[in-house]
Amino acid sequence: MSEQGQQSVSSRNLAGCLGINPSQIRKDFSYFGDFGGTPGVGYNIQKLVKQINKILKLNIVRRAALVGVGNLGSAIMAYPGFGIYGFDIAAAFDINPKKIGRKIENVTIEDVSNLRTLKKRKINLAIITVPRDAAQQTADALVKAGVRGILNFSPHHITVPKKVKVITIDIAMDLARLPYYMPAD
Amino acid sequence: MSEQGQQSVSSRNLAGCLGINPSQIRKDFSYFGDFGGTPGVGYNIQKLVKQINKILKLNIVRRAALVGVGNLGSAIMAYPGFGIYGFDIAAAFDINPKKIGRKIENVTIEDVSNLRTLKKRKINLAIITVPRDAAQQTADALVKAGVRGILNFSPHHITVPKKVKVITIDIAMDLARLPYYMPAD
DNA sequence: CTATGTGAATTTATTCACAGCA
DNA sequence: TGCTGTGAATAAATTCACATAG
Repeated sequence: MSEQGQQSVSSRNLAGCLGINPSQIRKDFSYFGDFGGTPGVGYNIQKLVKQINKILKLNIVRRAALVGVGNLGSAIMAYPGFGIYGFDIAAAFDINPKKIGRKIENVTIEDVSNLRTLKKRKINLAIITVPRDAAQQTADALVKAGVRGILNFSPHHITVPKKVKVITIDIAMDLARLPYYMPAD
Repeated sequence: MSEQGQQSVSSRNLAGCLGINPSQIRKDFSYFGDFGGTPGVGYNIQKLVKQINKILKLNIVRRAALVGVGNLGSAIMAYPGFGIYGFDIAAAFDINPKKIGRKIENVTIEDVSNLRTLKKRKINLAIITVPRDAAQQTADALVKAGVRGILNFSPHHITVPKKVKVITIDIAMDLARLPYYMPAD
């Protein structure tokens, strides 16, 4: 909406986009403080975007590392969607000697042994796209390197200290949720 | 656990894996009927897997189509994780004439105009990995072709008739959830 | 009029607590 | 003893309803 130059939006409007109740929107906003909505009009979109970015701490550029430059990893490196949230995939790592030194999306692939340099480089976010069996040890190395947030794409539960936040995306499991809503055939 | 030949598992055990309360497990199971747990022992893992697959309707092979054979699409085609839930990515479509006819993971890439053949081919699941701007029209074509479930990877809200179930995965937005849990630096 | 912001009411989810079974 | 299965109790999320503001 912001990109389309829209000025304001009501809770009913937003709720419609999400398929939820308008008071849910207003209540959620109220938990975080004053969103400065105008009765009879709605919320100023510019202000809304700023406020939400601030709440989610997306108002600074974050440098992220990606580990595992396979098919999925390459796809993510090339994904254009990260920019709008202020992410910059600034480093890539792999264990395969053939890949090391090659460039992908202007980032040179490094050996995983270099992971420990992340702290110095002020990179504290990571994306794991390694095979299932390597997931936990990759996470361990990342935590040791000072990483505080991990987006995990391997279909494996990862154990980390509780100061570190992990979000796991299991693509196959997401697909597996669909049949439940579908008739048998 | 099943693959590791484990015989049984308790609700406490399962809850530990998920970081939730054991009674949550038991309560959830009870909503779906008798899971035949043995007091003092736990649940038989074989039985559990079967029961859950049945509830989620994962007990038959499902044929899925993928639309948009770019970086992400190719990665998903090559992803080994779908098999265990009984998915078979049986068709791939793209709009780029250069890609059409080429093979990827033993599947020949077809022109998107062929989407309407899906019904005949008994494919009623689809994965959308097209650019943002093409997402809605792709969804429309899929619905017209009889698809009943869509896994949408484009960062765009998709509108479909309510008989069709859509699950959207916005990778950038998932990553965007991490900073909230992290100190500013 | 239209839409916000929020207490109160309602609904839903989670946890407790314990009888009963292997 | 150790765990299931489930009503009862509690906690959390959602929705209602309305006073109030542009």
